[in-house]
Amino acid sequence: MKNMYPTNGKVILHVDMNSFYASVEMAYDATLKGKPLAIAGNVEERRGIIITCSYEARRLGVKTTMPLWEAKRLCPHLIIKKPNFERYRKASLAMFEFLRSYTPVVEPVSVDEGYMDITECFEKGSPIELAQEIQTKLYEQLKLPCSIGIAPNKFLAKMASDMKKPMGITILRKRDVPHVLWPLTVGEMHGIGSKTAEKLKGIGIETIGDLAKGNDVQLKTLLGINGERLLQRANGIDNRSVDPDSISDFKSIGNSTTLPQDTTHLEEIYEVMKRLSASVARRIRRKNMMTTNVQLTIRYSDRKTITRSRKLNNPIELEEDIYRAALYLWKHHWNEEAVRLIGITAQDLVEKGEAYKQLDLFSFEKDAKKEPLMKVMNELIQKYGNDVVKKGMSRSDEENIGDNHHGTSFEKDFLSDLNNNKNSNN
DNA sequence: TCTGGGGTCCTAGGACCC
DNA sequence: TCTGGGGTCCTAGGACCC
Repeated sequence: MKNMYPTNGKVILHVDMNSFYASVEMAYDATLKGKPLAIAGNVEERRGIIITCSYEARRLGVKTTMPLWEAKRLCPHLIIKKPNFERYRKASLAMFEFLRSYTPVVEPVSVDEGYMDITECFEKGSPIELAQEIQTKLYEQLKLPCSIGIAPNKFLAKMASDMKKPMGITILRKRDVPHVLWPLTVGEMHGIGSKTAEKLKGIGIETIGDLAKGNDVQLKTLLGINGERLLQRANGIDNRSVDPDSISDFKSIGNSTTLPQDTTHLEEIYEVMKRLSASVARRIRRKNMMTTNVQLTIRYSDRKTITRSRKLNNPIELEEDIYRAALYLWKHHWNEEAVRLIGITAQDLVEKGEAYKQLDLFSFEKDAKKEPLMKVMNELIQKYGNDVVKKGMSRSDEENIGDNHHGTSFEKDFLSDLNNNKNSNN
């Protein structure tokens, strides 16, 4: 009897949505189906680029990150839409909710891809049957196409899902690695970009096979800890587990924007910084977090980009506080040349409940110019709320679970959106 | 008259402490 | 009388990914 499932080890799926933003738009508006469609940012301005595009557009040579004018030249009939991130977020929630109906061990990697550990799902069918069902149902129910990789670990599953697009299913076993992976160039390997590919070429490594047979000491000197890791991966080894919680612990939240024109005009720059501060503040508060480190990014006309950050004594969350920190960095580090892009990022995020524990009363007192402690405490209460300061607690996390989402499932939410849109479209 | 915006992880140097 | 070694924190930049 042939046994399709491994008797030991894991079975990991990598589910990768095909041209996600374009597919969501097609789900909302069926008339777009089968047409060359591109989602592009800054459509009005000359700096617009393609964020993603349908396979019909790709066949005509349109590619992600291509400047809009170039795409139009290649494909005069290209349909161009501005991104609607609210829609994509809803579709993404619906998609992951569907995946979790198979197993709780689902790890979102980005809005449009994730890993599933289906090792414990044998009773629901063989891995390939499961993958087929997931793919079919995602397409029938949510109208969203995907490719799926099936493998004994994350790296191989990721490489596998990339091999057949759109709507492909690919199995990649350990024993397939030499004849399937090794002939590929190192640049095609997940985790290797142009810089690393160049470095590897310098020591005579061009294919994944070359890398797999590489010298570990040499690779480590060339690439640091990453060298060791890539050597393992090239041999099909990857021990990372699928971690459903990895997405929930955010490390940073930031916003940046390329200005309509490069400028040295301070009023304009300050306006942009205020807008970015407001957006970052809103986003960290929505996650019930505070920040203890603010980073300012400045890109100049020649695209040279600097980042300057500042560790804070106390956690902050208000727009004014973030703006003030960014302004401080701006005043100390701007070289007075014309600016192309401004970004503000909140780093070193802490949960609001935990934030109180990190409040440094001594430095706060210092900040407050040695004012009496009671006054400082009152300020704290004003700033962070009575319950936060007195109990060291914020509103319970449960209150915020599934924000904007009144008891219905994400899937229903997304589908009812699709229907409403249909009615209003025609 | 090219190259957006959102992230993560790693490295390396300097300050500072013991 | 010239000088070790370990550790942490902070900052800046780079590589990579979607």
